[in-house]
Amino acid sequence: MYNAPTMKGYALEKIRDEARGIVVAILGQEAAEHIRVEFPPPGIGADLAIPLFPLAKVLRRNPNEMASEVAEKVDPSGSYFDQISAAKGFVNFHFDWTQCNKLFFEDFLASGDAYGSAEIGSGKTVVIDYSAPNIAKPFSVGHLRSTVIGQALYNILIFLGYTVIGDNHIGDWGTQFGKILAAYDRWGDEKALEESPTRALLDLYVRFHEEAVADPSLEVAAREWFAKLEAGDDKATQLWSRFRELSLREFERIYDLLGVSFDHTLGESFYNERLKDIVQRALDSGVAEWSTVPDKDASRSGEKDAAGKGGTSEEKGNVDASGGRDSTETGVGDDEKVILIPLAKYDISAPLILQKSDGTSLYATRELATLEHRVAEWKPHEVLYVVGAEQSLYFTQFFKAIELLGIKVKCVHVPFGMIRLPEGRMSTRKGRVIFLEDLLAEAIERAGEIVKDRDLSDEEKQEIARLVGVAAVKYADLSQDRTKDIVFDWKKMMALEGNSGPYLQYAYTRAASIMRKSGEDDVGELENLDPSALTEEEETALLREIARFPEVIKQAAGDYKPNYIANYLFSLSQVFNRFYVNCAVLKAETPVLKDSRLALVAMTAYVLRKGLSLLGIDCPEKM
RNA sequence: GCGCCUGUAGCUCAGUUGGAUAGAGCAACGGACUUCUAAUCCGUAGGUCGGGGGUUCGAAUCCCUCCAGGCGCGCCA
Repeated sequence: MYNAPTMKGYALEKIRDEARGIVVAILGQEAAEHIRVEFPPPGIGADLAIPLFPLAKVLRRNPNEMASEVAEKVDPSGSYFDQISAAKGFVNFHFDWTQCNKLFFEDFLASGDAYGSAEIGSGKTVVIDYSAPNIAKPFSVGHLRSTVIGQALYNILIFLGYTVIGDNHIGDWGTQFGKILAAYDRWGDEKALEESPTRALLDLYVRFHEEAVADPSLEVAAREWFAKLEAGDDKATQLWSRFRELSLREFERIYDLLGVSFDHTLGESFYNERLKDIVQRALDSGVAEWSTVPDKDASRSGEKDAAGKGGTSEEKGNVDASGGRDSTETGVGDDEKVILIPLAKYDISAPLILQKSDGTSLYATRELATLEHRVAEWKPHEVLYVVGAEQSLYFTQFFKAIELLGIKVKCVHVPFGMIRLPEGRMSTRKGRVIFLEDLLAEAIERAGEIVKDRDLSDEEKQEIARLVGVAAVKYADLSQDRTKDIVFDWKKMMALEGNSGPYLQYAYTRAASIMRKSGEDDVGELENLDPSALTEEEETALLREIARFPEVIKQAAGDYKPNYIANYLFSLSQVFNRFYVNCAVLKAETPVLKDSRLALVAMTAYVLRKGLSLLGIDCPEKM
């Protein structure tokens, strides 16, 4: 052996260590910190590669020469490689498949149902804040991202040994509920509320904004209602609590359909009683201060300029959230005072406001209370906020604020782009919105169309349609880089072929079907298993993919990007489908080949099922 | 106006953290089911990686600049 490879870790890691060790042994210890083992592009005809350019610079030697030196001096016998060659400054390693196969198989057999897992998170707790819908608004596709990305991260981190706490921070407090209470007080319709709670509440919310344009007294009433709510007024509390109940019941239905669950569902309201104390302490410590409201006209004209310059979109400055900020918020006199944390000296343009001039709280106030509670209750090493990218500035403010307040915990904003419609941003207020439940129903129906001719019971068909439809929707989201916006496209969200959730599920059912028909359920028991028999291109390609699984999971966790896993599983499925078409398993030419391929199929099935489960996607056994 | 993000095939997107010849899916065209499930597979075609400059052995990836789009910018969440 060239050096002592780390005994821990998966096969691929050991093989990489050996490749590195070989180069270090020949080129000297100095090489150790200047080389990295990479996957060469297909077509090179190698399995691993080490570029020598960085080392060449340090040693002032020609990389081609060094590569040749390694290729000449090395004796690959007894290593995991049967061929080590030099090419254009790279050292290329070709797996000795009789050796590596064995290693990959042993790896899998030894770890059993834990293949791919790790202990890197053991002893560490992570709190994930995800989904967090607002009650009184129907669940739109806009809420899909936080929900599925958060759930995937939750699963991934648990698999890596972390203790994970999922907290659905329901938006059930704030000025908007003042608006809904005021609206219900005037136009409330008991029947509509019973029939479809969140849609009825949405109607009230929309109507409120329509009428508030002509009638500013509505805004005043809304502020008063929220102040009453925050003060614990009976009538306000009773109504609010009813709205909350009804909405949560609807959300539950969607979470069931999606297969999503939480350890805690503590809404913003849960922290109501701690708010005064937080603000007081922030004042006492000198971090927060009283302040007057700056000149509104200046900022507003600036905004209009910006909107005017943008030109093309008339919707700008006029939609959803931003619409609430202008003109009609006249319930408070300009000379009144707010409590805020100034952040200008930290190069953050806006301060963080903790208390409005009417004495009520804001989002940030409740977030502070929430974080304090989480720290006290769960002692996390890390808190992840799976929240839209449009709140980036808010989170830089918020994180600076908690640092100033002396709350010591690592907080990370895990942002994602928004789902837009081709004609622009979604707006619940304008009714330009797609409800998640409608999308899921449609996707399930389409999946049902395909499965209806199968020779299966009606119940099986229904269950398959549900699993496939939901997978299509989830995968459409999870397979994309979360930081980018998604232009909503019915066709893509419900895709059942190509790069889609159902494609992966289908690959799994093919594997599962072979296993079922083989009658074998324990790969370790296969009598004629001989990994070295697997030398066909389709077979080794499949092994290569399977061997990558553990590190893909780690990368996904490191960047909080579930799409790494999605893309990997797609690639694995493609390779498996090629194998499936070209290599007969149950009718393989020899018993050795049959058992060996069977083991390969079992490994593939495991990785597909496990990988999909990390994404929060369930697999049917047949489809 | 200032700040953050994005720009890759007709469309929708990947791209192993700066590596070798930039990859998929959809759409188009041509092929493969008496076969372990054709929700599949094989093939053809499709590219100035937004434009320009720079950094170096090497750039879709890093820096600058311009263009285009998205998001945000003191009492919404």
